[in-house]
Amino acid sequence: MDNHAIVETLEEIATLLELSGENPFKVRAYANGARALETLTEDLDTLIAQGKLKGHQGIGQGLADAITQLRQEGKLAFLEELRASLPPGLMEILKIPGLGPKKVRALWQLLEITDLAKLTEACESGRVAELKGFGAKTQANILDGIKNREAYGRRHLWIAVEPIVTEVLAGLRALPEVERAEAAGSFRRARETVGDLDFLVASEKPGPVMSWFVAQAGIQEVTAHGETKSSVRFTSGLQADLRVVPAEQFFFALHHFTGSKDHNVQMRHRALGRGLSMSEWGLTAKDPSAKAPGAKNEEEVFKALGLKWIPPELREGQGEIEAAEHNALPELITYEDLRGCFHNHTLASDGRASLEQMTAAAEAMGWEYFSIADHSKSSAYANGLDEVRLRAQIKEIKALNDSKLFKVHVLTGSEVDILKDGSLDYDDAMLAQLDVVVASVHASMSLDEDAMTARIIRALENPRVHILGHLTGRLLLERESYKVNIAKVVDCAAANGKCIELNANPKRLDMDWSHWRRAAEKGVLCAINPDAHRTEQFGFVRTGTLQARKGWLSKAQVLNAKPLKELLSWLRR
DNA sequence: GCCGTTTTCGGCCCGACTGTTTTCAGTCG
Ligand SMILES: Nc1nc2c(ncn2[C@H]2C[C@H](O)[C@@H](COP(=O)(O)OP(=O)(O)OP(=O)(O)O)O2)c(=O)[nH]1
Ligand SMILES: [Mg+2]
Ligand SMILES: [Mg+2]
Ligand SMILES: [Zn+2]
Repeated sequence: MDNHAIVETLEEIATLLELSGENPFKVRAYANGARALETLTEDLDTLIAQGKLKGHQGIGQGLADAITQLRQEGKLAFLEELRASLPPGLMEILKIPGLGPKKVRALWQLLEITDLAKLTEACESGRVAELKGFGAKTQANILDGIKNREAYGRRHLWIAVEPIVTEVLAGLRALPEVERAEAAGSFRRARETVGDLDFLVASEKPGPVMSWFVAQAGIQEVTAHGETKSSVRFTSGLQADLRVVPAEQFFFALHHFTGSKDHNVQMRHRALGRGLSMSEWGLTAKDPSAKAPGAKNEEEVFKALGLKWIPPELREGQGEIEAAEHNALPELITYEDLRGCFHNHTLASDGRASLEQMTAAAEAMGWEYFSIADHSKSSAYANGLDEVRLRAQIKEIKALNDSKLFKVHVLTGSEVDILKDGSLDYDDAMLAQLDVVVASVHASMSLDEDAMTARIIRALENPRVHILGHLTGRLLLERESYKVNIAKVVDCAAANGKCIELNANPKRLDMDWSHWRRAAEKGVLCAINPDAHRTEQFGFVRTGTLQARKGWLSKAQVLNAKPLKELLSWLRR
């Protein structure tokens, strides 16, 4: 089993245990184990061989054994038993909003409901409403949840919700009762996709603020409307939460509502160790005679627990609290640090703008340089360039630079295809004429993990290659990553002094943030590349930079933050 | 099942909201 499959299996075990009424802490141990494994960036086989699996936070002897067995044999005896003891359809029922393990179990045991079809039937015949703890409303909500389960479960691209966030914030801030309003949750942490929008407001009068919120245009349904919290669902299916708190509690609430959940749990654990209890309302001392600290800004929330302020992008519960404790947080890259970018297309392949138009746009971005990387000949679907056309483009770029029409320096290059066997689509003599060589996989994406890893490593070992393009081939919410051992590719990049791309196309955003901390520690450089096919797509690097920040990257670790002179000497070394 | 500058046993984050209930369990965030 590969990593991803093992993560899913551990999650399945957690769910099955939950459904069978197991100790909730044991359930959580499996769920935590899945998270721990998901965030391991080391190669799993290496960890198993070295006996280093146990010892990672959340992985003890039991989980280490289970993971090892899943990796090596692909099955677990107790999981088979667990699966056999529960109808598989319960997993789908559990996904309906409002139905948790207790209710699903009751439906199963009392009404013999084992799948969505039977559940629908029972609701329509009114039998569900008769159960203890259920009622007419619950029954109607279940039917609604079944009908809309696609829409309710969908996530959304960060970039797609950004304009909506801006609009809602502007609306909130325009209300006279609102003292402050911020977006929190996964949006503030800059996750590449968000499950919902989370807004926080400081106000002494929650009533009118929430009334405005639930009456916005485009709202299909109000799913909660309490004293401090409301939830709505827009017709698009996007959901949004609003929490209103008094100004004194704003920064504790902002911290809470920003999350992540794992980060919050770790912070609360830390508070407990210091004799304090932490919630969205602040810190309270367990000893009532002791004074509980307040907070005038977010820095003071962290300070109260002996920590430096942690940028929201890092709050994923992956070591940021430990780093903040030791004053070892990185100085994160900013958009302003960027001096250019690589990997841009023109009319010559599948871009929509000419070389001159792209150059003018790059100049307008205030950049010192940028590089062209049109497709190579095997990508015929994208009008990839053969050697003759590529040589002509090189000449064209030299002429453009010589003309001094623009101040921005145009670098020649290619996004050369990594062919099925790991060879490249141009020979070394051709590649040697280019300033910047980006190598990417565009075809034969269904190789098995070993073959794909070997293929990419072979390409990366070519001394002419500077940057590895969109490493996983994923298209967020559309297409899974192809199978590849990222840890091994990163190690190869480190050993060969290569740069890996952080493709800033909002649907790609790979190599993804979770791998960058380890990669950069090993010395791999990052290129935040727009993969622009139109002039306005240079702007992608802004969100790409947020992902680089999530990956703990600082200016020195980003190739396109280097001044041109340094860049050229790195490219030509 | 995990874990230990309180602990190797006995804890495990903590609060809002709904729908059901007649005082709160379950679910969610
Ligand atoms: N302490 C604590 N905080 C939580 C818990 N669940 C959620 N939160 C906080 C942290 C979250 O970032 C915030 C908003 O919850 P969401 O469910 O919207 O999660 P988030 O926005 O992080 O991810 P999303 O993209 O919406 O799935 O509320 C929890 O179980 N405990
Ligand atoms: Mg959210
Ligand atoms: Mg939310
Ligand atoms: Zn590409």
